[in-house]
Amino acid sequence: MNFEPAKLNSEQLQAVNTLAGPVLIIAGAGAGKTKTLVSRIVNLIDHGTRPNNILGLTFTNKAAGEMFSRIDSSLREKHIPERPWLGTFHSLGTKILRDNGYKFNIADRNDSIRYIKRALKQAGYENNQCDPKSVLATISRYKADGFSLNDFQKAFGDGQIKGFWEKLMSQIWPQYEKILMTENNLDFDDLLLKTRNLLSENDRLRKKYQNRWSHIHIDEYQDTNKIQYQLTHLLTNPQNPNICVVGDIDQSIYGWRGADMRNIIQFSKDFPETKTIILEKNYRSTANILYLADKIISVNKNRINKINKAHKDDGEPVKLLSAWSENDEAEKIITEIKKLLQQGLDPNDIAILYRLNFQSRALEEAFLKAGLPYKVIGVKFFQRAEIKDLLSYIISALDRENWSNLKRALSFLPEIGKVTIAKIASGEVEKLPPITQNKIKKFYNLLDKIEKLVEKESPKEVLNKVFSLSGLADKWRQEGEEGLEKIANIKELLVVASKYKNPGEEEMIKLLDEVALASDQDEISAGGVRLMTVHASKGLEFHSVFITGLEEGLFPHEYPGEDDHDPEEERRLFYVAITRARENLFLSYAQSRSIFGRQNINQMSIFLEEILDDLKIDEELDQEEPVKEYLTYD
DNA sequence: CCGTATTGAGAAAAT
DNA sequence: CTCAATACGG
Ligand SMILES: Nc1ncnc2c1ncn2[C@@H]1O[C@H](COP(=O)(O)OP(=O)(O)OP(=O)(O)O)[C@@H](O)[C@H]1O
Repeated sequence: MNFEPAKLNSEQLQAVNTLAGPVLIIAGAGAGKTKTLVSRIVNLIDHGTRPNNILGLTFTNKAAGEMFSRIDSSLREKHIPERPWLGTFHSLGTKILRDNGYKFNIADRNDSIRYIKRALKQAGYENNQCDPKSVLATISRYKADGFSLNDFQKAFGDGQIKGFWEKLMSQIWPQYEKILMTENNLDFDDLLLKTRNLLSENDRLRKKYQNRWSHIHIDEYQDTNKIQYQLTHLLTNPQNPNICVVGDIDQSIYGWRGADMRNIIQFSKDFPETKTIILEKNYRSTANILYLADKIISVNKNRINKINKAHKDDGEPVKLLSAWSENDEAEKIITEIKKLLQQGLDPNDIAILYRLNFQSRALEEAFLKAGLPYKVIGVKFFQRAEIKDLLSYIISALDRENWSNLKRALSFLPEIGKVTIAKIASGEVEKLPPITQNKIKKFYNLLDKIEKLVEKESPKEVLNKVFSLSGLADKWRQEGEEGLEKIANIKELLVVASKYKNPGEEEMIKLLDEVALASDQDEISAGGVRLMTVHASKGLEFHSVFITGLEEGLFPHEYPGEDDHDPEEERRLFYVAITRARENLFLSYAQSRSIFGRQNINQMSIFLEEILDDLKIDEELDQEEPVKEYLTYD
């Protein structure tokens, strides 16, 4: 992509050339919001703003990385050494806390779930009596809404607690926080909450950061939640608010995580000087694709109508693939992909989107069977057991009180299990048999050695050496197929680690933070057609896109129970999915789909029903038959 | 302590 | 069906 101002249209240029004050950029999908944001940052620097004073917040670290590389290449040409700081709110929180002396490890979702399970057990709840995922989601939601445990306890003090959930929360949340504390962990939400507390309580520090980042940019502002909103306002200098946010309320798809599109709707009230710029020309998708996108999103009531005019021609018709089953669906998709590849299309420029992660399975099987390259995005690569196994040695070496990681590493020693580890933790090593004591001593010698290695060598070298020193390399080498996959994944980790060049604990912690905060594995190795959820596709674009599983109950997805959700969000999600495509769009559904090994019969999605007349049906692809006759399945 | 068998509950999007 | 948690025996 090219970011020369000459290539921008006049509205985009207006945004790029508004160098001071609050700026709000609004546009439908594919109108060049992100491109405009990048150009604006470069333009600010061209006009004398120091890169050091520029902050850019994005939705994923991958998006930040892409933005960074575009800005980087522009600055490189101009021989400017400084760089703006780009990242997610979470990585910003991590940075601010670390810069101010906080020492912690980041608990990822799996860690949090484990802690919740432990807390439930400690509070005397039987297994399966309540779902740990829901408990964590509730706590997380409170935190996203800006409530710390303290705030919660103030609001629900003695006598205030009524329902089952509130009672449960009042027992489990404090316990969960206690566990986080003893493990020296912050969870994802804490990274924002603690930063907010720090900045709101400490005037000097707040002013320092307002000064440091005098020019703030936020992408995907429609999907910010309350705590992010609060952070935005703490970081912005109220006397001189140079803040530029971009977004599209039709693409607000994280309401379930506390995102609130009122943040963007009220931006110009929050900052009365706001200059609002609306981009109406779409450069990404063909007119056919945009026509459908508009037809779908227009049904929503809670929105502000806007123009999204195609710059491209009509292009190919949008095609419907109807299938008997999920396997049939996958095969039909493979057939279409083969055609596209024959035309010379880059497989990396094709995406298959689905509503729920489990749908990737049937697709993967079809890809394997067909021998076509593919890549599932969003399988939490860095949360794999083998990655955590290796890192547990490093974390243990750097923090000898970190018992969850010590346990993990210790349990690789033969004949050492739960009971022995509990004795070590309670300082009763002398009571163990001499052979065991010896093993433990060796283990701690290894940790000492790792600690020294960290000081002397780059993270990558350290990881590589620990891989063999720990015995994990040998162990997995003997485990056949599965072991080899683990080893391959460790190699991928080493690739990521290699971008940290310097020895030392600080550099190692940066790597550990990245591993905890990384959103997906996209940057690791290339390789084939992209399979991902619609949520994960936010902000991306592909030449050809398949949207799968368009069945009632699945997309739009219905989940029993939930009452406070926004009924229009599923439609926005479908709108996001459609607008990922530049040239070709395929929509598919299966009449039957197995769930828990059971066949379920499904109706076609309401979304498909609404646009059937505009689609080209699969078997008819090569003929010009009228579409209608074909529409009588049931 | 550890490997294996059994059971039973589970599949919602993700920084 | 799949995977995590438990039970059991060597
Ligand atoms: N003025 C322009 N001329 C030509 N192409 C453009 C122009 N502006 C943007 N584009 C192209 O349009 C596509 C969409 O741009 P971009 O990703 O910035 O849009 P966006 O509004 O951020 O989309 P989304 O809302 O989906 O995140 C990109 O391929 C970009 O290069």
